[in-house]
Amino acid sequence: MDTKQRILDEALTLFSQKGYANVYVGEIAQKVGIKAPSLYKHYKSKRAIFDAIVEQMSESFAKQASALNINGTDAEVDAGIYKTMDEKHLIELGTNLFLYYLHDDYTSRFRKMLTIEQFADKDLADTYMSLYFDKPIEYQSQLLGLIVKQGVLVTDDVKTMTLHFYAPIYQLLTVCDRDPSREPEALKMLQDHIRQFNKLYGRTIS
Amino acid sequence: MDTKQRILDEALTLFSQKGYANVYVGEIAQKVGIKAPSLYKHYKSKRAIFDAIVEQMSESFAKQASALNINGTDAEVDAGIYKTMDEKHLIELGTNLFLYYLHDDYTSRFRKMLTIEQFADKDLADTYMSLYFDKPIEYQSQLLGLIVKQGVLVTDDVKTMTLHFYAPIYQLLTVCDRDPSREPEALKMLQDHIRQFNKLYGRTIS
DNA sequence: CTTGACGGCTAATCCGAATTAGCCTATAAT
DNA sequence: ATTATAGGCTAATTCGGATTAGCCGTCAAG
Repeated sequence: MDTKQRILDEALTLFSQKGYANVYVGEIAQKVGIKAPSLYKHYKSKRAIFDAIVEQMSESFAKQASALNINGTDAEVDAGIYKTMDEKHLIELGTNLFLYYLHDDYTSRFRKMLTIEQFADKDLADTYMSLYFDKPIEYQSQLLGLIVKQGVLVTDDVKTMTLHFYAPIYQLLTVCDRDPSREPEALKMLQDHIRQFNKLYGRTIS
Repeated sequence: MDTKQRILDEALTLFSQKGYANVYVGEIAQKVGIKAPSLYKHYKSKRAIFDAIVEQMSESFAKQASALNINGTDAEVDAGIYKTMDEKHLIELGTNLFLYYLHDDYTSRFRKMLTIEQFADKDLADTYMSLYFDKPIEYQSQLLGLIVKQGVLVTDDVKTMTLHFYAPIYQLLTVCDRDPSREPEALKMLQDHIRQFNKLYGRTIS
């Protein structure tokens, strides 16, 4: 990774831990292994570093999203998968999703940074909501909708069902973001959540 | 309200909008109607203002909590209320809770401030989680537990059920915090949520 | 081989925001 | 009546952190 990229990387780490205003450019430089003024050979200001992070992340998310949309069509083909979706599979799916979001270096640092900075900047707030509320709800709604079509889960309100699935997962995620030592507890709660979700919406009930 | 208190009040407003680091003492002073140096007749530093806010809020929450605990016992007496708890009542209860949290001046500003500042300070993170995760879950768990005892709702896992009730509400709250214009949409989703929650856990199903 | 861009460094500079100094008025207590 | 205190003001002061200036070595292209 070249210096220019490493600056973004270290800066993202620091911003996510302490917030933009509490990070000194000298600190970023030190982590990269250079002196503060040298940063300016790569970015014209501290703010430019922040903006570059946001832009790069947005690109990366957009790429991911369009990849998902491409699969969106053959998701219908893949829907067969969900015909056999039992509780164990559902838990596995949810846990993996959760752990990915929690531990994936980029997404987790970016999420924390946005959490801190969103209130300073309306654009960031919009980005935050899109990434962590609207898009996930929409995507998972599609997915769960398929499973409902398969008759594995039953509801007449897929959107609310999706909220029921996603909101607890996201909340547990924020718990771990704030206090990583609570991860085991959160994982336990996550699994209980999915188990109960499955029971509540499962074919057998209604 | 005397000047000393007004400083806390205006500072809280500003901190909740822009975050501690982005607020200048002169700004606080201006809102109060005095000049920046005069602030120092009341608090010895900017940080001291912040700390005073946190302390006062913590006290206020503690008071509220102990009041709830006192009622905790006669909650069992009041449990009769929940025998007749139907969907309409449940929605009303949830909506009121939601609107209170959303609009109550102090709690909403404080919540936003904590959201921003929690990562800079472990103590704040703990405060945040206690106030917006552990305590609400615990309290609502008690409440829902009573309703389960009455046989109005049915589950063998009250804690997860509480998460199912609370997490969506909290998530919708954060949506409105970030973008007040989405309040109507959020209220609609809130009501759908409670309706569906009631259907899922209601006596009639199992 | 020499030149220019790249990326690093040290030593200023700049600047803004927190804080302090020191003064003034009003009011309340002795 | 005097005086102390509270609480306000203007004018410094301080200070730390972002940024700029200007220098230097390296290395690839001509």
